[in-house]
Order: sequence, then C-alpha cells, then structure tokens
Amino acid sequence: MPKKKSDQKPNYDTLKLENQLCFPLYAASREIIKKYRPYLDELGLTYTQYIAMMVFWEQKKITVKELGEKLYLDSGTLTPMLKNLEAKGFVRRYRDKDDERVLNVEITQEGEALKEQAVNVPAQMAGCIALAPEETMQLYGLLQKLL
Amino acid sequence: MPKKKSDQKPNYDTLKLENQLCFPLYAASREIIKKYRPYLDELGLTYTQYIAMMVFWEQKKITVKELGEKLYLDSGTLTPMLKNLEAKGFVRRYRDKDDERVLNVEITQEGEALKEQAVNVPAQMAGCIALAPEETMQLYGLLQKLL
DNA sequence: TATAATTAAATTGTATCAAATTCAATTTGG
DNA sequence: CCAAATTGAATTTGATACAATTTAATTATA
Repeated sequence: MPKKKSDQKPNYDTLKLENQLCFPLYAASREIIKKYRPYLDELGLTYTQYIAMMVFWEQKKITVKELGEKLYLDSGTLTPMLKNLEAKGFVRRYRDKDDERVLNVEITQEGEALKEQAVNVPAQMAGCIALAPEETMQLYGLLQKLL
Repeated sequence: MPKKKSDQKPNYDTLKLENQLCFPLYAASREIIKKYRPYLDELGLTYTQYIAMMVFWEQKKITVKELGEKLYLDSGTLTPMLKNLEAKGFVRRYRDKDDERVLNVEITQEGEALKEQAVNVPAQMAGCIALAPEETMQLYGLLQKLL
C-alpha cells in the first residue's frame, strides 16, 4: 500500500530561487534602477524622486494621498522625499484651505525647468534595455496585469 | 521651410509614468513582496532574509561574495542582514582558514528546520498571483532576459 | 623582498520602504 | 449638537539598498 501523500517528503523544488517569479522581478527592478543613476545624478534626483517628478510634469498639483496611490507609496516614504524635493526647490507643499488634513504638493518653475533636462533620460535608458520592442510591450502588459 | 528638429518642442510623452517600463517593474516588485509579509512573518523572516535562506536551503555553505552575486546584493546590504540571521540562529559566520578576507556563511540546524515551515509559502503565494501559468512562464522568461 | 595593486568585508552616509503609532481635522450617528 | 469614528499626514522604528570609503589580507611585481 502506497504511503499517504502527507507522509511523503515534501517537494522542496518550489523553494529553489530559480523557481521563484518574485525574485527576478525584485532583482530586475533594482538592476534597472541602478542603470538610471548616472542619468538621474545629472538631474540631482534619486529614482523615487524622478518618478514623483514625472507625476508633477503631467499634473502640476496633487495631494500626498493621490500621489501615494499613483506610486504605490505611503506617507512614511513620501513625506521625507517630498520635503527633500521641496528643499531642492522643485515642489512647494501647503495645506489645503478646505481640509487642513490634506497636503497639496505643487511643482515650481524650477521643477518645470527640470523637465527640459529630463526629457533625454528615457531615450538614454532605452539603450540599456536588452529587449526587443514587442518583448517590452509584452512585459509591460504582464506587469500591469500583475498590479 | 520647416523648422529644424532641434527647434521643435520635444516629445514629453516619453516622460509619462504610464510609458515607463521600469515603474511597473518597481511597483509590482514591491507589491508582491508586500504579499509575502504575512507568510514570512510566521517564519520570522523579511523578504530579503527569505531569499537568502532559499540559497542556504539549496547550498549549506557559501561566501558573502558568492551570495551577493546570486542575489545581486553587496556587502553593505548583506553584512547586517547576515548578522541578523546569525542572531536568530539560522546561520553561522566564520572567516575562511585559507583566506582570511573571505567570510563563509553556513546554515545551522535551526536554519534547516525552518525549511519545513517555509515549504508551504510558495503555494500560498501562488494563490495571490493573478496570472495564468503560461503568463507566469512568459513573465519569468522576459525578466531573466532583462537580467 | 618590499611595495604596489588587488580583493573581500565592513563601515559610513543617504535614501528609501513599510508597519505601527500619533495627532489634528473632519465627518457621522444618536 | 456632540462624542465617536474616520481620515490624511507625520513620526517612529526596523530593515534594507547602495555608493563610497576604509581596513585587513593576499597577490603581483619591480
């Protein structure tokens, strides 16, 4: 009589690093962000600050809560990061008149001006991506679905 | 006579968050790691500690340098994290006899025992992934290519 | 062989990240 | 109207990440 399944040795293969989906996701994310660094250094931005500025370049004003929803980040990350962007002069922070709990963040002239420099970054980065255009689209679609 | 290209307004669309490949990669990575948390909390591990333990479950002993190559992490991240795993009793750290610069890290009995608990994590996580098996394979392949 | 160059970790400093807590402002239910 | 619940940020805490520097050990070389 065969052993019951619960008595058998569990299949440890699922615990191998090579069988994880999350690990290459995590590693690839960090490796690509690392590639951004030389270009973002010229702008004086970190990667997180860069994606925040991308939001401001599309939308001049936003609340911390809304920004957090867009970037999947909470106030624990955003508060110090936005204070940093404010110290650099790229954004302005002020409480909402109608609801004092809400903090509005608005791009400044300097922040707008930075866009002119940043516009070259995506093209420079594209050269670092070892994927064909259709693969890039495929990857993008799968990641969106995952999110 | 048409304007020269350099005089025209640059195409700012490439700076839109929605047109970035890196951002969904970065966001998806963090969101999935967040999903691991309740399961890893039961093991007393963070995600980074978990992927390190995965390596030890496959290979009892490894140097910090080799571990860093596998996980794409450097000693600045690994040193404190491995000290933490050592404090929890899951690994042991000791200098190599033949080359004192090298630090060996070896899994302990407690570390091996943790594998029995961890073996259920991948299956529990699989339920959180909103992708079909073939999409998962596709995503995995694209990420490997990217790395 | 003495020195220079290289290597592997550790350390330092800055910037995330996320969970939990706190706090003030606002909204809601009785 | 008013106490309770909710909400939005800020703060706190612990653990990464990572560049840059330092330290100690080893190797290469003049």
